Amino acid sequence: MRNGKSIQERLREHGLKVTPQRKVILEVISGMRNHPTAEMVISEVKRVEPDISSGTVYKTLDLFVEKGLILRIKTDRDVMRYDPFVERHHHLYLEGSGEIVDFEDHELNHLLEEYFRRKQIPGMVIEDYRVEIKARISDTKPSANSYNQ
Amino acid sequence: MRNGKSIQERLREHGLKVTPQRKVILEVISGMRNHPTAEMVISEVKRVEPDISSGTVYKTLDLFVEKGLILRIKTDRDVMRYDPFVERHHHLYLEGSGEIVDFEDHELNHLLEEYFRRKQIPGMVIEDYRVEIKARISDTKPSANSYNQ
DNA sequence: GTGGCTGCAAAGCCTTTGCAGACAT
DNA sequence: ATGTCTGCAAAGGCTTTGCAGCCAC
Repeated sequence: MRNGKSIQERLREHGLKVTPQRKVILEVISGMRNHPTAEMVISEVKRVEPDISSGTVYKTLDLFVEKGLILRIKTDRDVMRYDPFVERHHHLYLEGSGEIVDFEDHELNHLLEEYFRRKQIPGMVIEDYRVEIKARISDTKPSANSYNQ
Repeated sequence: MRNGKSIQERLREHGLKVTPQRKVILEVISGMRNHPTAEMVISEVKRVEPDISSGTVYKTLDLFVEKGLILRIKTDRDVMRYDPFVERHHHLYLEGSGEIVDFEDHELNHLLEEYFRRKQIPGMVIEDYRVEIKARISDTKPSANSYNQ
Protein backbone atom coordinates (compact mmCIF):
# COMPACT_ATOMS: atom_id res chain seq x y z
CA MET A 1 0.00 0.00 0.00
CA ARG A 2 2.89 2.37 0.68
CA ASN A 3 4.09 1.96 -2.88
CA GLY A 4 0.83 1.32 -4.60
CA LYS A 5 1.18 -2.42 -4.62
CA SER A 6 -0.63 -4.67 -2.27
CA ILE A 7 1.31 -7.08 -0.16
CA GLN A 8 -0.24 -9.97 -2.07
CA GLU A 9 0.86 -8.56 -5.37
CA ARG A 10 4.38 -8.09 -4.16
CA LEU A 11 4.55 -11.68 -2.99
CA ARG A 12 3.07 -13.07 -6.15
CA GLU A 13 5.27 -10.93 -8.36
CA HIS A 14 8.27 -12.50 -6.75
CA GLY A 15 6.97 -15.96 -7.36
CA LEU A 16 5.85 -16.66 -3.83
CA LYS A 17 2.78 -18.43 -2.68
CA VAL A 18 0.60 -16.12 -0.62
CA THR A 19 0.06 -17.25 2.94
CA PRO A 20 -1.21 -15.35 5.95
CA GLN A 21 2.20 -15.64 7.60
CA ARG A 22 4.05 -14.19 4.64
CA LYS A 23 1.61 -11.35 4.34
CA VAL A 24 2.08 -10.40 7.96
CA ILE A 25 5.84 -10.70 7.81
CA LEU A 26 6.19 -8.64 4.65
CA GLU A 27 3.74 -6.06 5.91
CA VAL A 28 5.54 -5.71 9.20
CA ILE A 29 9.07 -5.57 7.87
CA SER A 30 8.07 -3.10 5.17
CA GLY A 31 7.20 -0.68 7.91
CA MET A 32 10.45 -1.09 9.78
CA ARG A 33 13.08 1.30 8.59
CA ASN A 34 15.53 0.65 11.39
CA HIS A 35 17.22 -2.36 9.80
CA PRO A 36 15.73 -4.81 12.24
CA THR A 37 17.29 -7.99 13.45
CA ALA A 38 15.37 -11.21 13.01
CA GLU A 39 14.41 -10.98 16.65
CA MET A 40 12.92 -7.52 16.14
CA VAL A 41 10.90 -8.74 13.20
CA ILE A 42 9.72 -11.72 15.18
CA SER A 43 8.50 -9.65 18.08
CA GLU A 44 6.68 -7.21 15.79
CA VAL A 45 5.14 -10.08 13.87
CA LYS A 46 3.98 -11.75 17.04
CA ARG A 47 2.34 -8.57 18.17
CA VAL A 48 0.09 -8.82 15.12
CA GLU A 49 -0.22 -12.57 14.97
CA PRO A 50 1.05 -14.30 18.09
CA ASP A 51 0.86 -17.79 16.68
CA ILE A 52 3.48 -17.38 14.01
CA SER A 53 6.54 -19.36 14.98
CA SER A 54 10.05 -17.96 15.03
CA GLY A 55 11.28 -20.66 12.72
CA THR A 56 8.79 -19.58 10.11
CA VAL A 57 9.97 -16.00 10.34
CA TYR A 58 13.57 -17.07 9.87
CA LYS A 59 12.68 -19.20 6.89
CA THR A 60 10.56 -16.48 5.39
CA LEU A 61 13.20 -13.80 5.79
CA ASP A 62 15.68 -16.05 4.00
CA LEU A 63 13.16 -16.58 1.25
CA PHE A 64 12.46 -12.87 0.89
CA VAL A 65 16.17 -12.16 0.61
CA GLU A 66 16.60 -14.86 -1.97
CA LYS A 67 13.71 -13.45 -4.00
CA GLY A 68 14.95 -9.88 -3.72
CA LEU A 69 12.10 -8.54 -1.63
CA ILE A 70 14.42 -7.41 1.12
CA LEU A 71 18.14 -7.14 1.72
CA ARG A 72 20.36 -8.75 4.25
CA ILE A 73 22.68 -6.22 5.79
CA LYS A 74 26.31 -6.73 6.61
CA THR A 75 27.40 -6.16 10.14
CA ASP A 76 30.76 -6.75 11.68
CA ARG A 77 29.48 -8.30 14.85
CA ASP A 78 26.05 -8.61 16.04
CA VAL A 79 23.35 -10.62 14.43
CA MET A 80 21.80 -10.56 11.03
CA ARG A 81 19.87 -7.49 10.00
CA TYR A 82 17.37 -6.92 7.24
CA ASP A 83 16.39 -3.98 5.10
CA PRO A 84 13.05 -3.66 3.34
CA PHE A 85 14.39 -0.82 1.22
CA VAL A 86 16.06 -2.40 -1.79
CA GLU A 87 16.93 0.62 -3.94
CA ARG A 88 20.54 1.71 -4.01
CA HIS A 89 21.44 3.49 -0.83
CA HIS A 90 24.18 3.60 1.72
CA HIS A 91 24.48 2.91 5.40
CA LEU A 92 25.72 4.87 8.33
CA TYR A 93 26.99 2.58 11.04
CA LEU A 94 26.79 4.51 14.27
CA GLU A 95 29.51 3.88 16.76
CA GLY A 96 28.28 3.23 20.22
CA SER A 97 24.62 2.64 19.63
CA GLY A 98 25.23 0.11 16.90
CA GLU A 99 22.39 1.67 14.99
CA ILE A 100 22.38 1.52 11.21
CA VAL A 101 20.88 4.50 9.44
CA ASP A 102 20.07 4.88 5.77
CA PHE A 103 22.09 7.39 3.86
CA GLU A 104 20.72 8.44 0.52
CA ASP A 105 22.45 11.06 -1.53
CA HIS A 106 21.97 11.68 -5.18
CA GLU A 107 25.38 13.23 -5.63
CA LEU A 108 27.14 10.25 -4.14
CA ASN A 109 25.16 7.85 -6.28
CA HIS A 110 25.96 9.86 -9.35
CA LEU A 111 29.65 10.00 -8.50
CA LEU A 112 29.83 6.27 -8.06
CA GLU A 113 27.79 5.49 -11.14
CA GLU A 114 30.18 7.57 -13.18
CA TYR A 115 33.16 5.99 -11.56
CA PHE A 116 32.01 2.43 -12.06
CA ARG A 117 30.95 3.14 -15.60
CA ARG A 118 34.51 4.17 -16.40
CA LYS A 119 36.24 1.68 -14.18
CA GLN A 120 36.06 -1.90 -15.28
CA ILE A 121 37.54 -4.61 -13.13
CA PRO A 122 39.16 -7.20 -15.37
CA GLY A 123 37.40 -10.51 -15.22
CA MET A 124 34.62 -9.18 -13.04
CA VAL A 125 31.12 -7.97 -13.51
CA ILE A 126 30.06 -5.45 -10.91
CA GLU A 127 26.55 -6.19 -9.80
CA ASP A 128 26.02 -3.73 -7.02
CA TYR A 129 27.86 -1.50 -4.62
CA ARG A 130 27.19 0.58 -1.60
CA VAL A 131 29.18 2.71 0.78
CA GLU A 132 29.35 1.82 4.40
CA ILE A 133 30.09 4.83 6.51
CA LYS A 134 31.31 4.57 10.05
CA ALA A 135 30.21 7.59 12.00
CA ARG A 136 29.58 8.76 15.47
CA ILE A 137 27.23 11.30 16.91
CA SER A 138 29.16 14.50 17.35
CA ASP A 139 29.39 15.91 20.82
CA THR A 140 26.67 18.42 21.37
CA LYS A 141 28.92 21.41 21.03
CA PRO A 142 28.07 23.04 17.76
CA SER A 143 30.16 26.05 18.71
CA ALA A 144 33.63 24.57 18.54
CA ASN A 145 35.48 21.43 17.78
CA SER A 146 36.07 19.39 20.85
CA TYR A 147 38.98 17.10 21.19
CA ASN A 148 38.29 14.33 23.54
CA GLN A 149 40.25 11.17 24.07
CA MET B 1 58.99 -7.40 9.32
CA ARG B 2 56.93 -6.82 6.20
CA ASN B 3 56.53 -3.20 7.09
CA GLY B 4 59.77 -2.61 8.93
CA LYS B 5 58.31 -3.09 12.37
CA SER B 6 58.78 -6.20 14.39
CA ILE B 7 55.77 -8.01 15.66
CA GLN B 8 56.77 -7.11 19.20
CA GLU B 9 56.92 -3.46 18.38
CA ARG B 10 53.53 -3.53 16.78
CA LEU B 11 52.03 -5.16 19.83
CA ARG B 12 53.67 -2.81 22.25
CA GLU B 13 52.79 0.25 20.20
CA HIS B 14 49.18 -0.69 20.53
CA GLY B 15 49.45 -1.03 24.26
CA LEU B 16 49.49 -4.78 24.38
CA LYS B 17 51.55 -7.03 26.55
CA VAL B 18 53.78 -9.23 24.43
CA THR B 19 53.13 -12.93 24.80
CA PRO B 20 54.21 -15.82 22.61
CA GLN B 21 50.60 -16.48 21.65
CA ARG B 22 50.00 -12.92 20.53
CA LYS B 23 53.18 -12.88 18.54
CA VAL B 24 52.21 -16.01 16.68
CA ILE B 25 48.67 -14.86 16.05
CA LEU B 26 49.70 -11.45 14.78
CA GLU B 27 52.46 -12.92 12.67
CA VAL B 28 50.16 -15.46 11.12
CA ILE B 29 47.23 -13.18 10.42
CA SER B 30 49.52 -10.51 8.98
CA GLY B 31 50.45 -12.95 6.27
CA MET B 32 46.87 -13.86 5.41
CA ARG B 33 45.43 -11.60 2.79
CA ASN B 34 42.34 -13.64 2.12
CA HIS B 35 40.21 -12.15 4.90
CA PRO B 36 40.30 -15.27 7.00
CA THR B 37 37.61 -16.49 9.31
CA ALA B 38 38.51 -17.15 12.92
CA GLU B 39 38.64 -20.81 12.08
CA MET B 40 41.18 -20.22 9.34
CA VAL B 41 43.36 -18.20 11.67
CA ILE B 42 43.10 -20.89 14.30
CA SER B 43 44.21 -23.63 11.99
CA GLU B 44 47.16 -21.60 10.70
CA VAL B 45 48.13 -20.68 14.23
CA LYS B 46 47.99 -24.28 15.35
CA ARG B 47 50.24 -25.29 12.51
CA VAL B 48 52.91 -23.08 14.03
CA GLU B 49 52.09 -23.64 17.67
CA PRO B 50 49.69 -26.50 18.24
CA ASP B 51 49.12 -25.78 21.89
CA ILE B 52 47.42 -22.45 21.48
CA SER B 53 43.77 -22.81 22.33
CA SER B 54 40.94 -21.66 20.12
CA GLY B 55 39.49 -19.55 22.89
CA THR B 56 42.71 -17.61 23.11
CA VAL B 57 42.66 -16.92 19.40
CA TYR B 58 39.11 -15.62 19.61
CA LYS B 59 39.97 -13.42 22.55
CA THR B 60 43.11 -12.17 20.87
CA LEU B 61 41.37 -11.35 17.60
CA ASP B 62 38.82 -9.32 19.51
CA LEU B 63 41.61 -7.54 21.29
CA PHE B 64 43.47 -6.80 18.07
CA VAL B 65 40.32 -5.36 16.53
CA GLU B 66 39.68 -3.23 19.56
CA LYS B 67 43.23 -1.90 19.44
CA GLY B 68 43.12 -1.25 15.73
CA LEU B 69 45.70 -3.82 14.68
CA ILE B 70 43.27 -5.58 12.40
CA LEU B 71 39.76 -5.04 11.08
CA ARG B 72 36.65 -7.05 11.43
CA ILE B 73 34.91 -7.43 8.12
CA LYS B 74 31.22 -7.24 7.50
CA THR B 75 29.54 -10.17 5.88
CA ASP B 76 25.88 -10.72 5.26
CA ARG B 77 25.84 -14.34 6.28
CA ASP B 78 28.69 -16.51 7.08
CA VAL B 79 30.96 -16.10 10.02
CA MET B 80 33.20 -13.34 11.16
CA ARG B 81 36.16 -12.41 9.02
CA TYR B 82 39.28 -10.44 9.77
CA ASP B 83 41.57 -8.22 7.76
CA PRO B 84 45.17 -7.47 8.69
CA PHE B 85 45.28 -4.61 6.20
CA VAL B 86 43.96 -1.56 7.98
CA GLU B 87 44.58 1.23 5.47
CA ARG B 88 41.60 2.53 3.57
CA HIS B 89 40.55 0.09 0.93
CA HIS B 90 37.43 -1.49 -0.45
CA HIS B 91 36.09 -4.97 -0.75
CA LEU B 92 34.84 -7.03 -3.62
CA TYR B 93 32.35 -9.61 -2.43
CA LEU B 94 32.38 -12.37 -4.99
CA GLU B 95 29.09 -14.02 -5.68
CA GLY B 96 29.23 -17.74 -5.61
CA SER B 97 32.57 -18.36 -4.02
CA GLY B 98 31.88 -16.05 -1.11
CA GLU B 99 35.43 -14.83 -1.42
CA ILE B 100 36.27 -11.29 -0.35
CA VAL B 101 38.96 -9.57 -2.36
CA ASP B 102 40.67 -6.29 -1.63
CA PHE B 103 40.00 -3.47 -4.01
CA GLU B 104 42.37 -0.55 -3.87
CA ASP B 105 42.03 2.34 -6.24
CA HIS B 106 43.51 5.73 -5.81
CA GLU B 107 40.92 7.42 -7.97
CA LEU B 108 38.05 6.02 -5.96
CA ASN B 109 39.67 7.03 -2.71
CA HIS B 110 40.26 10.51 -4.03
CA LEU B 111 36.70 10.81 -5.26
CA LEU B 112 35.31 9.83 -1.90
CA GLU B 113 37.71 11.99 0.08
CA GLU B 114 36.59 14.98 -1.93
CA TYR B 115 33.00 14.05 -1.55
CA PHE B 116 33.12 13.57 2.18
CA ARG B 117 35.15 16.69 2.66
CA ARG B 118 32.36 18.67 1.06
CA LYS B 119 29.51 16.68 2.44
CA GLN B 120 28.92 17.05 6.11
CA ILE B 121 26.27 15.03 7.82
CA PRO B 122 24.59 17.17 10.45
CA GLY B 123 25.27 15.96 13.94
CA MET B 124 27.65 13.26 12.77
CA VAL B 125 31.36 12.86 12.55
CA ILE B 126 32.40 10.53 9.77
CA GLU B 127 35.16 8.31 10.99
CA ASP B 128 35.69 5.98 8.12
CA TYR B 129 34.06 4.67 5.01
CA ARG B 130 34.55 1.98 2.47
CA VAL B 131 32.77 0.70 -0.58
CA GLU B 132 31.48 -2.80 -0.67
CA ILE B 133 31.21 -4.05 -4.19
CA LYS B 134 29.18 -7.07 -5.12
CA ALA B 135 30.68 -8.70 -8.17
CA ARG B 136 30.84 -11.96 -9.99
CA ILE B 137 33.49 -13.55 -12.10
CA SER B 138 32.68 -12.87 -15.71
CA ASP B 139 32.51 -15.78 -18.08
CA THR B 140 35.89 -16.49 -19.56
CA LYS B 141 35.43 -14.66 -22.83
CA PRO B 142 38.08 -11.98 -22.88
CA SER B 143 37.53 -11.37 -26.59
CA ALA B 144 34.19 -9.64 -26.37
CA ASN B 145 31.61 -8.55 -23.92
CA SER B 146 29.41 -11.41 -23.10
CA TYR B 147 25.83 -10.97 -22.22
CA ASN B 148 24.56 -13.88 -20.30
CA GLN B 149 21.38 -14.44 -18.38
C1' DG C 1 54.99 -9.89 43.18
C1' DT C 2 50.82 -9.03 40.65
C1' DG C 3 47.55 -8.08 37.27
C1' DG C 4 46.67 -9.78 33.21
C1' DC C 5 46.83 -13.85 29.98
C1' DT C 6 46.14 -18.70 28.66
C1' DG C 7 43.93 -23.24 28.24
C1' DC C 8 40.16 -25.93 28.86
C1' DA C 9 35.60 -26.93 28.72
C1' DA C 10 31.12 -25.63 29.25
C1' DA C 11 27.61 -22.50 28.29
C1' DG C 12 25.24 -19.19 25.26
C1' DC C 13 22.98 -17.55 21.52
C1' DC C 14 21.32 -17.08 17.05
C1' DT C 15 19.94 -19.72 13.36
C1' DT C 16 18.90 -23.92 10.91
C1' DT C 17 16.75 -28.32 10.41
C1' DG C 18 13.42 -32.33 10.48
C1' DC C 19 9.10 -33.82 10.47
C1' DA C 20 4.08 -34.34 10.82
C1' DG C 21 0.04 -31.94 9.92
C1' DA C 22 -2.20 -28.01 7.51
C1' DC C 23 -2.91 -25.16 3.60
C1' DA C 24 -2.77 -22.55 -0.99
C1' DT C 25 -3.58 -23.22 -5.58
C1' DA D 1 -5.15 -33.39 -4.94
C1' DT D 2 -0.53 -32.32 -3.87
C1' DG D 3 3.45 -29.96 -3.35
C1' DT D 4 4.56 -26.50 -0.34
C1' DC D 5 4.33 -24.14 4.04
C1' DT D 6 3.90 -23.91 9.08
C1' DG D 7 4.77 -24.91 13.97
C1' DC D 8 7.32 -27.10 17.22
C1' DA D 9 11.31 -28.50 19.26
C1' DA D 10 15.67 -30.16 18.92
C1' DA D 11 20.12 -29.82 16.91
C1' DG D 12 23.89 -27.15 15.12
C1' DG D 13 27.73 -24.11 14.92
C1' DC D 14 30.23 -20.18 15.98
C1' DT D 15 31.64 -17.45 19.73
C1' DT D 16 31.88 -16.17 24.52
C1' DT D 17 32.63 -17.04 29.28
C1' DG D 18 34.44 -18.72 33.86
C1' DC D 19 37.99 -20.16 36.35
C1' DA D 20 42.40 -21.95 37.99
C1' DG D 21 47.11 -21.74 37.04
C1' DC D 22 50.82 -19.32 34.64
C1' DC D 23 53.45 -15.59 32.81
C1' DA D 24 55.18 -10.92 31.34
C1' DC D 25 56.62 -6.91 33.30
